[in-house]
Amino acid sequence: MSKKCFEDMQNRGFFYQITDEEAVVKLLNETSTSFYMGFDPTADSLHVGHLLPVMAARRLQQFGHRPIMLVGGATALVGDPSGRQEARPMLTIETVRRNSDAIKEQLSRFVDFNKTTFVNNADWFTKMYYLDFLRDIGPHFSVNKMLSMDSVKMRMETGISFLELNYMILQAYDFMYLNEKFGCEIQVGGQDQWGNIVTGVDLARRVNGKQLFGATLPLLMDSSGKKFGKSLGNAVWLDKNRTPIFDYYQFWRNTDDADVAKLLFFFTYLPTEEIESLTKLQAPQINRAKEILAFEATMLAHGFDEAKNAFIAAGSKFGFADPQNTISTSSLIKDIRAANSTENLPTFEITEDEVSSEATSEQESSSSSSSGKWIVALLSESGLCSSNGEARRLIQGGGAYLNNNKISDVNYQLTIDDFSNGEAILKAGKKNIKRIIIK
RNA sequence: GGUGGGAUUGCGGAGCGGCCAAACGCAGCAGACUGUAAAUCUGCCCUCUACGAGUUCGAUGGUUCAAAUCCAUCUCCCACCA
Repeated sequence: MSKKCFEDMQNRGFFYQITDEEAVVKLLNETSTSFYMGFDPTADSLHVGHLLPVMAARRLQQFGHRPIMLVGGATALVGDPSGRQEARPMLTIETVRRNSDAIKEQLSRFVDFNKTTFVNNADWFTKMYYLDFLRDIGPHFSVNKMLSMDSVKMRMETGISFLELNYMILQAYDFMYLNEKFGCEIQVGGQDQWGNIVTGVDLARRVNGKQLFGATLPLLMDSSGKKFGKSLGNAVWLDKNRTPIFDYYQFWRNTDDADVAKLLFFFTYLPTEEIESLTKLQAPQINRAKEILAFEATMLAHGFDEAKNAFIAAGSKFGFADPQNTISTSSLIKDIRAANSTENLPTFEITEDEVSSEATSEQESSSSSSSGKWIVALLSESGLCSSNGEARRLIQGGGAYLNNNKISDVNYQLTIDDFSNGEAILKAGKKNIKRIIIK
């Protein structure tokens, strides 16, 4: 790391707002400090929308600062009103506890575990006495001021409950507490966290006379102005059970040309110069930049082997952007030989008697059609379509393929004859693939 | 507290007794064109073992052969007046 920490992160686009730039620059460039960011366990997995703060944490850690990763086991029970039109659904204590463990596990894959402090704010808030907290902390908050904050103002029309109004107080307390206990000096969060962060800075100054700092990260949007991180209308999760690794890779691989540079800066640590030259590539060669982005992002979340598998599987299906390795890169992707293989495509298993042409519908199965597996059912069961109706429409619209042949008959029954070497390839559109194998 | 206006399929927004599963735009999906991109054009877009059937238009009851459309009550919003 030859470059200065602040400049590096600034160049990559990480900072949106900073409380006291001069002081923060000094802290980041000249000292080794500790910073915190919080994740509320509202689900049992993070999704790519959470990834930017995670990347910031990684980067800061690489520059020698100590991350304090906070899981909001207490705050998730309250629900952050920031940037929301409506109150979040209330989660049960049990759910939050389970989610907390899962989130912590995921976070620990992204940072250097041994040089990170993990905390859960449930650990201190659940022991708190209400009256003590009210008397110690309450006097430092002006309701007038709280009501004037954007996050609250936005909710004056639709309504905000006392519960939610307390969220920022809890978060502010967290910051102060982490400072007292671990010497945490900087809080980093998403753009919508600005108000909460500043509130914490104020609190620490009033109570302890301590000067703390905050930085927010930009809100990621794709070039068409939509919120980043959705694919097929669903969030892209880091948990491979929610989002298969192949799909995760494909999410990155299908980035708009216009967004590649930005995403490479955020989600890979290739040197600035390399990113600049990669994204200057013309015409189809820009696809190499997308492969690198997808590979790096997948490697980060799921490890080298899985990233390699996804790369090979996707490349086998759609072609490799640079099979001869002519474009220079420092990414480990350069060591992988681009060779075709169907092995790592997302797979769906069916049993032998579902497709056996003799034995199936012995007696009662009233469907007069021949035996085998109804193609519409297979499309929906394998997850390629969300309902039979959708599968039916897909076929009628000419978007379904079996072994690369367009399926034209809605009533088609899949039989053993459709398999070669025990596998059949089913596609919904060009990009969504399942390899069907017999168990 | 008073008076008006409104709640329609993911969002926005038509419809105001039968021709309404409901115009149109956006988002989404698929096809063509491409570079697994963007833009453009075309089709689909409530559910279902589907040339048919079943559930929708804030909620509940009612009037009609027939209601998203009319009436009553309720819930929630918005506007103006106090």
